[in-house]
Amino acid sequence: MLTIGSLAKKTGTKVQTIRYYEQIGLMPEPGRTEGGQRRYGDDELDRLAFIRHARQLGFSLEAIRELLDLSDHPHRPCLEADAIARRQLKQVEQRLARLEALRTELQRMVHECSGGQTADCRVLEVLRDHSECLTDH
Amino acid sequence: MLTIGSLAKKTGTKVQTIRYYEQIGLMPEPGRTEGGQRRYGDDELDRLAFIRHARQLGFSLEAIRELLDLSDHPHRPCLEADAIARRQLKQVEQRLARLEALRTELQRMVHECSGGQTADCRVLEVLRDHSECLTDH
DNA sequence: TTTACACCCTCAAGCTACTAGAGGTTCAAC
DNA sequence: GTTGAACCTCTAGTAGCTTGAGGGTGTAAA
Repeated sequence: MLTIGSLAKKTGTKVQTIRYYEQIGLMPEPGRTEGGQRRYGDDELDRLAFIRHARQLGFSLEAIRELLDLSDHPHRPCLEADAIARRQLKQVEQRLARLEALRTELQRMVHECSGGQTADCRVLEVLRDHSECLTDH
Repeated sequence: MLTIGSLAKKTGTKVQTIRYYEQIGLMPEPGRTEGGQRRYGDDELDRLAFIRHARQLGFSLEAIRELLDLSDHPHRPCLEADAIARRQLKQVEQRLARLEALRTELQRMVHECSGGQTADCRVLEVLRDHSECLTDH
């Protein structure tokens, strides 16, 4: 049996975050000691690890809720889980494209900085005038 | 003189967002008509364009506040603006690296989906077991 | 057995950067 | 003068937590 603190440590989660997940119904209400402290078993550890991993992969809590629901029904077709992952992949690819454009622009800004006065600063100048940008954003 | 609506249109901002920027002190309090409606001039247009552009490049409102402050003092050395931009570039590069790892993992999950039952679903399996991951995250 | 203290509890508010809605007023054109 | 789009303020909601106040619990050493 794990305290909330050791569950937190094992999964790299903050204690408050676990309580938050319980509050929004993503984690079940665990057993309690006589004094009212939460105690967790292996099922809860697995569930939390799943949630944290999915969060690291950028899934929203809503998507994770769906995925957990699917994983509770092992005989349903897996098309839905696949669709959620594909949606996530698409979003990641879009974010990547945007970030790459930003990187280009920021690199240009930084490389052209003369180190002089702010009046001549390329960083501020580029921000002032969108037309100087080479990429779409 | 621009109404808040036309300022919004010109800068691709929502009306409420402009009022929000005013509320947090990022935009100045503009002049008003007798009836109490906001009216904007070119200075405000430039300032808002600057803000929106910086937001598109991923700068936080706090960073933008600093940048605006610098641009109000054209004779200070521009090292600070440069530092803010470098910080931003670094963050963007970190986010890019993370997202690239996620893309790899998601692609693998999606490609390996057999289309069968959720019990055999690779998507859920990978989420369940971090050790299957090929990348760090 | 007592005491120390790390850990736990609840509840409420705060964070970023907006967005949405209710309920009412103003402006400009016809 | 009337219409109707656009404006006003104020409040609350969004995601995904984090922080803080004010207090209770659990366990190990003295």
